[in-house]
Amino acid sequence: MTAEDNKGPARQGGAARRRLQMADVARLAGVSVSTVSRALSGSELVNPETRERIAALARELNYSINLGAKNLRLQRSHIIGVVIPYDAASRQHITDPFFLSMLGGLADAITDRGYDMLLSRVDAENLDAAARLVDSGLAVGVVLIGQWRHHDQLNMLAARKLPIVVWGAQLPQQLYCTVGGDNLLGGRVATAHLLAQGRRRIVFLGDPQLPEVERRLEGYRAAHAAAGVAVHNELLLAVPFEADAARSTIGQLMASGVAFDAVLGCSDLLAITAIRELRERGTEVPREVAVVGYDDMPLAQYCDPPLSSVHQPVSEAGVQLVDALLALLRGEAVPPRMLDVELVVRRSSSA
Amino acid sequence: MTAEDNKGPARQGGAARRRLQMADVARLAGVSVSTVSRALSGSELVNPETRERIAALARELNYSINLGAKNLRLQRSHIIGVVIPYDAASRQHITDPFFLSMLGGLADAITDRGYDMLLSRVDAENLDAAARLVDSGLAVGVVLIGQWRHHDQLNMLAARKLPIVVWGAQLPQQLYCTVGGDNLLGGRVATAHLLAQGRRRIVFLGDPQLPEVERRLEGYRAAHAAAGVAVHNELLLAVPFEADAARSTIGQLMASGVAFDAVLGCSDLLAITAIRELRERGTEVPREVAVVGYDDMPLAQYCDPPLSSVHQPVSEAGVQLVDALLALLRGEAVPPRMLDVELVVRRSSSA
DNA sequence: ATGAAAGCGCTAACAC
DNA sequence: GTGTTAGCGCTTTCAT
Repeated sequence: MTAEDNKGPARQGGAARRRLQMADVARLAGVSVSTVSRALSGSELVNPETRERIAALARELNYSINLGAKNLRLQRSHIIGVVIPYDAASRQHITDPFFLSMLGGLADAITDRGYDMLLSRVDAENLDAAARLVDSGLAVGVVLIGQWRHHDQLNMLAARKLPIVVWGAQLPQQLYCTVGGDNLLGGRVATAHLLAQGRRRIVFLGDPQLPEVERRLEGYRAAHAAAGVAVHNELLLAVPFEADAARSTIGQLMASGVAFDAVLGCSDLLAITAIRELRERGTEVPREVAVVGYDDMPLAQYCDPPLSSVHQPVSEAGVQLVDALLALLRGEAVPPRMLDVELVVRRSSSA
Repeated sequence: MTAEDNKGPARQGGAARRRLQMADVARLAGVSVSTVSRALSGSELVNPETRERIAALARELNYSINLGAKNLRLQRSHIIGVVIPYDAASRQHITDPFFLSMLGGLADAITDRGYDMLLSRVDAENLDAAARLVDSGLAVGVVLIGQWRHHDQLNMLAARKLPIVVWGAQLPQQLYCTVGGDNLLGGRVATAHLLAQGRRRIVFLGDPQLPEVERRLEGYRAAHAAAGVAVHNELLLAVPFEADAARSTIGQLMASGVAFDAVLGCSDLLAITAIRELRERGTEVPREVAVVGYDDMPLAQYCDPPLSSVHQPVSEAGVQLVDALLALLRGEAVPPRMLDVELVVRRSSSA
């Protein structure tokens, strides 16, 4: 091992070894760096034998190409940024299992396509930070999970030509590309199912200020209309995606004496919380109140009673989000995509 | 806007705009690139007025420094790799909520320290891929979640001086740094609690081939010993962290007529699955069988009955893992760290 | 206080 | 088929 010179900026602290570079491999192989470069990228230009010899040497040395240098030269990176906005006030954790699941799906999809995934939490009020990922050349584009109320900000980012795809609902005059579940359908089938069970006073649990929830509420109304059943506004409960809020809201509703015989929660967490609160107050699920959740996380089938829920295709979502982004990067016009959802009926809503 | 030359390699496809660079800012500000560089890094060398003027200009132009170039020059990156090994055979999703939660904690900790987080799924049988992240200069170090049975492989990576920190149990002759919950303690307090409730035949649900589970089992034994209660080997059920496996294993146990009055599951998922299976077969929880889980995920408190569980400090874990890695990078010797766990008693295990 | 120039590790013309 | 060379966009001596 020749460890000749050691000029250049300060090296990384203790645990790090001098990083091998292409020149080292070239020297050891007795060829030039260009040949190594070509060999390692599988170029046809280099003699097959030489290529194999170099590849073997590189492997043996545990050499891997410096991606920073490569990307700088090539003017591109292979990193996709995944951004989950957080509420700066509470600085709270990513807590909803749905987001977390999504992450899993995205990680797989991104890896499969030969990219790496950079996960970034950014202040929801300052989504410009997402643009930084791209402006700095770190990532080629951004997948944003959590449309929330940031439609306008997202539009501004898209206007700046930031390659971005958002998980969420399609909105009028939207400049950015969305991929999302069919919320109208989801809300409708869940509600129709409850109506078909003879339920007539169905609580809707979710904040319709959020575009996705708003669509689900529309589905809820549509199902009522189709069945000729009136919607009761006092059953529309605008709670955020938080267990505590759901709990106290349901509690208040019960205390206030408003009657209801079903609950449609806009997430499994909301639905499960509702079930718990109902039981705590002596109400039987599903006999007295049927409950349907949304997202169909794995836990839905393992809770008690197993929770009926509108299944969102998380893996598929990951794939679609990534593919949409890559298409965007190729300069294609990418229309919003809507993914099929499906009601999975379990015991929480059926006799 | 002068858009002078456009030489150099192919530019990114359609959606991308020509990326602004320091030279542009310099030209617009009427100074040299060195001055811009200095101004943007807050150097004292540059005139405060100039500095502010340049900063304002950069902000206005939405300019951000090209991190690839910067890092290449500086010989370091600000990315921490987070690796979750997957089983190549099943190619399965990250499914356990605990892992996912951990991701949230890590994302926060990494962001707080001014790093970015690169999430990477690698084949569990080929953890060398984790080393690539560092060898390629992409990441400065790796946090690996999922020690599984890969102790030897991890040791090899550490022997290669890869800066790596692993979430898991401390093992003899371990070359790599671990951060983990106090599994011995967790197993002990959970078991002691059940014994204190008068339970005498406690099922242990978890695969002791995994180091963490093995420690928990030791705790289980220790608690028994301390209480002078015999351990029954037929109650030690080596199931992996999968709901289906747990379900069928519990089912078989019940079918086989082996008596038991409590279950200690090594994850909340396992415990919840057990509860469900028990109820399905007409056994009351907690009256006939008390159940305690592990991890204390948010869902534990919202399932029915609320699940007693050994709480793992997920946020704290993220912080400790990252801090350990950074210490490693500074060349410090970092001893394994063990985090306190705490039993949270809920209705699933108390009358 | 500011500028000129070298070079981080790589790829791709362009020579041979 | 292989080597030489010129940058990719930055930071940082070194000069002024």
